[in-house]
Amino acid sequence: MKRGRITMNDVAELAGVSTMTVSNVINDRVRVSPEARERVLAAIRESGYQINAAARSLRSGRSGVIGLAVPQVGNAYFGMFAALVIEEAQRHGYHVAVEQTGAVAVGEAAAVAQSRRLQLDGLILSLANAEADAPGLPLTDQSPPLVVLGEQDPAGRFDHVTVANEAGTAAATAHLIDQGCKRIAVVTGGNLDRLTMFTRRYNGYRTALEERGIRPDPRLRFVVDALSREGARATGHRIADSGLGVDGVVALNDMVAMGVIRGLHDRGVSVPGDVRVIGFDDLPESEVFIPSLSTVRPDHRWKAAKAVDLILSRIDDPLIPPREFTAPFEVVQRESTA
Amino acid sequence: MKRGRITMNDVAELAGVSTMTVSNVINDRVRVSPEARERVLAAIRESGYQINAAARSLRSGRSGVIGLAVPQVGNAYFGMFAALVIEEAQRHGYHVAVEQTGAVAVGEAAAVAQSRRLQLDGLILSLANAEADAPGLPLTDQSPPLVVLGEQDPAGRFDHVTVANEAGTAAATAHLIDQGCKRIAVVTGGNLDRLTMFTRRYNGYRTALEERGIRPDPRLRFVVDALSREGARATGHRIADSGLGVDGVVALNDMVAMGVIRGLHDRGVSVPGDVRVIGFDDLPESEVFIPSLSTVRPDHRWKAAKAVDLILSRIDDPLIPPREFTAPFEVVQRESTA
DNA sequence: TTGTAAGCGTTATCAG
DNA sequence: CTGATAACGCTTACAA
Repeated sequence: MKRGRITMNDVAELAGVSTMTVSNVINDRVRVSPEARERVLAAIRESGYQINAAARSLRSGRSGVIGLAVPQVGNAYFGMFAALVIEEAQRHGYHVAVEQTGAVAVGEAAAVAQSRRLQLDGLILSLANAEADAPGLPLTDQSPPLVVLGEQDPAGRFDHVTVANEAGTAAATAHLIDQGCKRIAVVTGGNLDRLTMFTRRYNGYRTALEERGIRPDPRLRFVVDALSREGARATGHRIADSGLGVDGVVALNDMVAMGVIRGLHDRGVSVPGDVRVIGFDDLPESEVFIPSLSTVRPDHRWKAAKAVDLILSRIDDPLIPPREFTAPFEVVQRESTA
Repeated sequence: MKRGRITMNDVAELAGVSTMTVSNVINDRVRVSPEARERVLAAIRESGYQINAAARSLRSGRSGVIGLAVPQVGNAYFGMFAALVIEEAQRHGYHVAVEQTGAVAVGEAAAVAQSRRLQLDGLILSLANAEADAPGLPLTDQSPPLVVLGEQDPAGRFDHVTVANEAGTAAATAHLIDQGCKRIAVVTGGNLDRLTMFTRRYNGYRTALEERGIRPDPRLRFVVDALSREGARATGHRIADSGLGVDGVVALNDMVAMGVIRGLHDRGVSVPGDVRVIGFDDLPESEVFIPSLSTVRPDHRWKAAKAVDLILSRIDDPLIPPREFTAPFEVVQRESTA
């Protein structure tokens, strides 16, 4: 066994062929004679050769890696989604580099810059910052193809995959009305000035109420301070203590819904007995939660697969005009709205 | 604005210096005169130059990226842990590439091979396969420094960070005994033949019972089939239906504990009224679960920081002998064992 | 302090 | 079908 790094040259020497033949075998590029191919493969096995990704990437301009930038992999939703993207990319022979943006504009910009530095072949970027004065993304003609997830693609300049935020939340709200709820609160996130996921879901709630002839009561809009389980729990307390006679809650997502249920529980308010609650996302834990959580379930795998497909097709042809897709969803009824 | 990729050469030309001066400014290597430095920085800003990571990595042999290989980023525990590692690495100027092993030996081997291909500067590998005939890792003298997490470092050849699986589970079991439980079941994972996390935690349970003079009853050992929430829920059903008079459950982790509680709930068994349940990990969701989950909380951030420190110190000096660390833990009492 | 020259390991190109 | 040659963009080593 040779000491030091084993290169393609070493393999070539071992196999008694030229470096290019080794390269051709590895990349299955041009036709190589069966004998030569066999000798090369044997030499690779024998030497334990591994291709050097840096050299390949430098020369070819391609890395075989696509980036996925999400706010937080520790968040159940994004962790699950990342796993799906990794699977889908793998199916096409690509690796995935996961970045965290922290849901702030500078993080999102950094992910774009990083994608260029690392020679990523594409970037799936989950946009989530709610900053009013967020600067644009630092895109150049060197940036790899971009697929945007989330609500913040105002200009429609990129491929875009989203979920039916308005329709989904409207369906969730309608479901509560069908269950007999009269005083339906909504729990949303911060800033509703910009077109964020929060805004869209809030709009879906309003739309559903209005369609049923219910006048939205602004006092029934609760804003969760910190977008965390504990923040949502505190919101549950505020709902229980509000004296507004709330008998239904539309939560902006499952994590918040569970926090709210917990907060209500802390105050002796039972779900679904006293208040019915519905979420959005259908996290893995939602089915096991007590009470199991009714929710809007977007087809997460569809979304992941579509994002990967869009990236790959744009790698093939960077000039196709931007496309937009919305993942299908269904309302899942469980105990929390029984 | 120049078309095509902007290289260090372009920046040098723009600044009226040599390429090396640009490189020296970027890497803050040798002393550069203030004027030259300023001109270079201006040229970088003006041109939007981004260093090419592939070229740097090819030449220097370093990528500035460390790998983190975990079974599944969609798993709440590993998602949370990945977020911590990314933060800690960032603090030291490193990026993190996340790989998934699927908790199988081939996946773990692939992560090691990949770390070499990608020129990663180090690899944090969470070993979790329970396969009896798992082959060794494909390590060569080209492999980057390795830090192993989990229980499966039989030879003690690598830096190793673990949690106090035995002591933690023993403390959890002792806590149930202190709460008055007499018939304490344990819910563990598959294969107990090898020294896995499952085995260690199971041993901690036995140790605690024996220390308190309780003879372990083999019928009280429940194996969760699929290591999933649904598998754990089914195990809850089996416990409720067993007729063994179980009044306490030590679950191998929080995800399983919550599934078991849900399964007991399905059968009308109340927690903690009829059965007390304790988990392991202290997931973010455990505090909001109803009932809130008592658990063993290892110091996850400590573990992440230690893993990163070990990698970095070994990058500095590959020759230091393997070191082993165990994260501190505490038992957190909540409603599920009240 | 700055610049010149060489080469890291791979692949595109083109000649055999 | 195979091989020689020249880059890809950067940093190491050394010279000025």
